[in-house]
Amino acid sequence: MKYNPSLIEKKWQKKWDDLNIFKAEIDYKKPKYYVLEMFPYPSGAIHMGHVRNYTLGDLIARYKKAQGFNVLHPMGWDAFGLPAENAAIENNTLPSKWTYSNIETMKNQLKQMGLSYDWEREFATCSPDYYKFEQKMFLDFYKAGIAYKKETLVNWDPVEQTVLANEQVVDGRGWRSGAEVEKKKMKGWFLKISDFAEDLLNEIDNLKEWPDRVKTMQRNWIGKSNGATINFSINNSDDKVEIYTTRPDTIFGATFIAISPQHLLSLKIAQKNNQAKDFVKFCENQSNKEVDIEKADKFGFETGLTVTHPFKKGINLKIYIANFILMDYGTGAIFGCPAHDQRDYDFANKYSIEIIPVIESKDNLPYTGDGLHINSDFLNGLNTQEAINLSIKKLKKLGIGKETITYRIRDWGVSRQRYWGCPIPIIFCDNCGEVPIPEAELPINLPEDINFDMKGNPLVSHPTWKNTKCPKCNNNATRETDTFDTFFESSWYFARFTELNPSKPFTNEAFKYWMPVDQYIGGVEHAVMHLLYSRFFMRALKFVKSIDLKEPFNSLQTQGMVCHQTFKDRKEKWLFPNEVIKENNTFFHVDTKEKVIAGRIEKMSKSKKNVVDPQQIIQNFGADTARFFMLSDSPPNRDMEWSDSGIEGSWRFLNRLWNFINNLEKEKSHKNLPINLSESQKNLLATLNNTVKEVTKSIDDFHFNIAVASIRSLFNALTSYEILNNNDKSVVSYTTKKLLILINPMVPHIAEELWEKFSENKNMISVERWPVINTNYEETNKIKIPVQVNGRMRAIIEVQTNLSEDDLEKTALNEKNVLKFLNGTPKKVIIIPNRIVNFVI
RNA sequence: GCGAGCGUGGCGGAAUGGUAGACGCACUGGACUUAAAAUCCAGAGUCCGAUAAGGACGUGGGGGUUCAAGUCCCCCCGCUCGUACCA
Repeated sequence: MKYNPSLIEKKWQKKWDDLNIFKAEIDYKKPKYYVLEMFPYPSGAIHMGHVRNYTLGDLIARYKKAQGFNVLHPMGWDAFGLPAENAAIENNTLPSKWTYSNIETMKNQLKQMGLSYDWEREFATCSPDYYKFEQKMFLDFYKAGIAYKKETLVNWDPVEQTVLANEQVVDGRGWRSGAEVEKKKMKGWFLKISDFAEDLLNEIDNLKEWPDRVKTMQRNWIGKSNGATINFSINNSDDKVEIYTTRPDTIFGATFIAISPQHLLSLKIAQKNNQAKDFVKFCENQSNKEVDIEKADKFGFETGLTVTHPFKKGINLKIYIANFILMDYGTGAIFGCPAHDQRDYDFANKYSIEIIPVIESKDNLPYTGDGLHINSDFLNGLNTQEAINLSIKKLKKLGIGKETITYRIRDWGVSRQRYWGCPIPIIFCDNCGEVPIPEAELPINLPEDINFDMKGNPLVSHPTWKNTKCPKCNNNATRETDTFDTFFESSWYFARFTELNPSKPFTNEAFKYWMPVDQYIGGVEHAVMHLLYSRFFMRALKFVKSIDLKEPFNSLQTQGMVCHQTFKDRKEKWLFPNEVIKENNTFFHVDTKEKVIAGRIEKMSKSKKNVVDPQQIIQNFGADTARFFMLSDSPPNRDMEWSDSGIEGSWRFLNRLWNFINNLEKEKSHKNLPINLSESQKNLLATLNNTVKEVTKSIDDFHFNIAVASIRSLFNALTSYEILNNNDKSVVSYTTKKLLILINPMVPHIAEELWEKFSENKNMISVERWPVINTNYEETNKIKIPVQVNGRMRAIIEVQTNLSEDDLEKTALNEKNVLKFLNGTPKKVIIIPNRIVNFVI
């Protein structure tokens, strides 16, 4: 009988469904394990990135189940977002219709992969049943003072009359309209993540099972810095300007003051001075992306105002408005010390500002390192830290400065001027101002009768939706038309999965039992924002006494991207991989037979057409082959390259496994291991034991490719084993069954089918227990040890384990090749028992 | 620009500071076949050597620490992710 994946995969998917074996229920008798993969945005169809992510998660879920854990493994849909509105505009449909139809397609595709989800817990975040809870949360935050409104600058498309996301601004123009993007001041809702910055930073140390690189990125994102604020009085004015610096020690090198275009002082100046006004306007209309700001040419506007240097009598510093000073960081104003800061240096050179070195160095300016201070009066001769301390002390004494801690992290702007998101439950009343909607009136649902023909946000142009009565005074009032950032939904969805109750976001019992997520898996692109917002959200919920947990994710693993070679034809048009055929290392177009230009291997993306459709792969090879290749190729945290030959290799392996066991089946029913084992039987069991150890360890370490390699080795040992008698049969049959259990989390359908054929056990393999390491079958007690001369390998000796240093040396000195290179007595002998012998001459 | 990561045969990748290249893919030779595919067996980093023994070189480039460096340190190059309204 031939291996027919489509047949057996459907069969087992149905069985798992019918018996509901992946349903998760609270069971205090078992340790719980919550495995979660980042839920997808329903963009239309699953892609290889999803296949990879969900295969990794499924392996863990099935593995932990086999180890006796009570596993929760849910799936849902991150269903609000911009693409649904774009699709609505392009295809003249509704965002909800488009989204739910995508969900249906993608759910079908996920089902075909044989993933062990508890589908009863599925939800889409765009459903009022989900987002109604967010409205309550937001009101709690609002009442607790964590949510507030403030003015920001947004990208405004004057043609579409709509706010654009950064992504929708291409080279300063709207992506659809092509109109030059303007900046518009708008009020929006913010959450005070900055209040929690210190705790978010400190607790990173306790995230023991997070990758270091993610923790480093979060630390840097929060960006705590110790510095000082200094108040400068403006000459001939009552105004002051407060600056922030991390280097108060360089105060004697200060030669100018720079303030942000959004600084109050800038705005004040702009009111009176048209040139200043133009400059501020010019700065505002620049991109507000961090990359662009940092890379942009530096411009300044000389305000004509000056301040006096606090320690240099009679020295005045000019105040500039500068485009590279961010209002959101520190105080929105700095003193410029060009000798010791790159940006200040560039700025000073451009505007011919004096450059005074105050730290001794042989390097070229600007020098940003440590050193002894010069030209600095009372700071002379001190190093940086000493000078920082003393300068702050002196500033305090003068009453114009103090040490100040600042954070780079900014409050989270959650307002979006969009339709397809969760409505923000606030009402604006002429009499009462902003009024939170009473909880009894929740949820505020999105209207379905909208159209995108009108410009801007359909909630604004909707004829009736925003009109309402004020809950306080009952006068006519209007609703908030902004909706939440979609990070809002993904900041707590993992908690919602623990709960089946439709009337509560989560309950004490279920939340306490299942949370935190034991293993979270997703793309590294979420290393900072999504994960930090989620960590913040837990704290915010704790702050309003909704839950009692700070850290949502105990262990985190991030996966790399799925890549594929790119192809172009002679007209520079991108080609799909299945339009290309390879012959003698040259690529040709399948139809035209023209030569094809093979480009770089890049992340799979629709725009470059270097995509392989998972659906096609599942149809051609089955889900198990796709899963097996995903796991065998690269370690999860690295990028992987999808290759046709790789998938075929996996296909062949599963076929070999299938054929091997089908042939064995004829001679089955050798249940028990023989009491006395032959040498070769012992060896096979030792290999098995070693494989169990290695597979277990590499799954725990998230090195699934090594687990696969190890299983392949065991399979090689199994197929090359010569069966001479019934005892051999028993040992082979025993080993085969263990192999099936080991491979089951990777390729569950074929494992179930072969288990059913081969094992006398009536249970499904999905409920079998993971093999235990049996120390009776340890590997032989002989080991090979390399012998080096001057660190270069010259021989390998095979010796008993734990041989003494003396005996090791003697054995090593019996080697001809060692003696040849030794040529006399060595100066020194380094022996690490069971590891290495090295003669130094 | 800034922050983080990655770089090992023809390819994907293995390797607690201790035998570099496990396990695969592709390739080559052989068996089976009328033939092909599939399957099975064998070989294989590069160069010198005889197809052996053995040796030299070799983990992006340059330098350093060490008895010993893919691994640790410094500098450089290339690529990837993030950069706050894409998700």
